[in-house]
Amino acid sequence: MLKDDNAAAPSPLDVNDATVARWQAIAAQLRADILAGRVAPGERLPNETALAERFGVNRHTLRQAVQALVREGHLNVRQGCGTFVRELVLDYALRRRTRLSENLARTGETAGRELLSHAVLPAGEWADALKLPARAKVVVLETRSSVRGRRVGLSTAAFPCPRLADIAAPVARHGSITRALAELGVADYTRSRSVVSTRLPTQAEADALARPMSQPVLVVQYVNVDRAGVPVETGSTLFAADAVQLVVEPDALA
Amino acid sequence: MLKDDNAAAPSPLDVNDATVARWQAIAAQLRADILAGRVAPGERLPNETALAERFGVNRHTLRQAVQALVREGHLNVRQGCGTFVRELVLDYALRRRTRLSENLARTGETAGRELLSHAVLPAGEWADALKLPARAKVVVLETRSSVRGRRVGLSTAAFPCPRLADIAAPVARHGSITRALAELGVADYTRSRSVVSTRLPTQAEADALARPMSQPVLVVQYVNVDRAGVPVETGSTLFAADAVQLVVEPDALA
DNA sequence: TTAAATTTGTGCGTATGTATG
DNA sequence: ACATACATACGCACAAATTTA
Repeated sequence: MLKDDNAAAPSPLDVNDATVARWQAIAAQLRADILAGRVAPGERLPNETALAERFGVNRHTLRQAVQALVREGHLNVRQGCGTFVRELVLDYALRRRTRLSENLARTGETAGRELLSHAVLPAGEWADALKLPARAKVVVLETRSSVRGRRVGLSTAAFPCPRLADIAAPVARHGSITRALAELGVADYTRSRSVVSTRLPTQAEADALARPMSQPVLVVQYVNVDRAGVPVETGSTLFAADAVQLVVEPDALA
Repeated sequence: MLKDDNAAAPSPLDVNDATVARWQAIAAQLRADILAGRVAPGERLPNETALAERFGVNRHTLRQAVQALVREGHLNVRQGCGTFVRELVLDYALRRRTRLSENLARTGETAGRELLSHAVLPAGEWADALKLPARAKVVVLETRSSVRGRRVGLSTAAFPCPRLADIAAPVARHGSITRALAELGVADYTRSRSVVSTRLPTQAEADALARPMSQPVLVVQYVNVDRAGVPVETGSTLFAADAVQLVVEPDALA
């Protein structure tokens, strides 16, 4: 094993851990940098020679790490041009049946939904959209959606309380609103309205999305209703604008 | 029931109507004041304590009303700073028939469209959307839309050249794309696709919209097709996000 | 249009460590 | 102990693609 002359490396990962191959450690570090947003999507990495030198390995070794990340979908390599952090542009279709998982399935991606917090609160600002009396109760969930390990969405969703009081658990279990609603008897639901705006995120929001505060987010405020037209969910989702764009097309005739 | 000591209020709504929550009645009155221009856009409201006293309610009740208006986009609240009337909120509906003028007519506003520049260029980046060969020609118009004297939108639109080569003049004359197209034989057209994203504007764009560079804009890339499904226009519109929000609802069944 | 510079892709040879039989 | 096979790693050289001047 070579002497470590690369002790100043900023990553917490040890590039010279003997239990894994060096190219694997390098891949892990580059992957962590990408997922944490330390290198921006679309950004070009230093060339292979420079990267190999920085990690203190031969260019072949570095290339193995890069190839692994290409296979994982994190990097794009163009001969003669450079190595780029792959842009993650999800086309999020706003239509009657708006589902995160369906939107991603179309692109061959898989989504994860993480429950950050839940609480029971007075309907307050959500009462109108849910057609509830102002002092009814709602369950409010904060969730974060990730694709390919990248945080892409941050949602605050409110559900009417007597009917869907127990939604937090199934959401946490399935990582899916659709499946959680199905478990509580809402077999199907449709998007009745979406309102799109944009603004700069707060510090907390930027942190939660692993994005800089200077990058604007898309804000989608929405209402979902069941087959009978009764509101079952309202809320707003913040989308990282470098990862998601919204697509609006006329619904296919059913 | 409290005696109404606020009889001078111009609103027709009774703040003490028992059929709705008090905060809803207060929200309705504030909304009416804003829509009627009795409080100017950008103006700061009295602080919450003063407002609560004026309506004869607890500050918590008043805050519910304010929150509702924030959610509707009529107010902006900045902690430690005050509550402000939002500059202008246009609900711009994205649907099959997407027309600037129709969108504004719904809100009682009237739009103006200003032709900033026009040129004949190779189809290039617009070729795909217009289904043209790459070296066909297109007419590219830069236009600016204003409402109530406020600049709200900045568009770059491309039209296929043999068919719509002379579109610049009627656009300048009518201040309307719809009427210009009609004059050239395109009696009707529909929006086949809209893609929504956001970013910070360039200096030139910010200047053209009379907005600071720090305020993000909504970017809508679109394709319009005639009744036969042939593309007649593609382009992108930048909306000042403090003035416009996009609304997506299922099209009414025709 | 051409040419130079930059960057990734590929091939060869060599060497080391590990698992297998 | 030895031979074999495989994965890993280093060094050099040149080919191919792309960008830039």
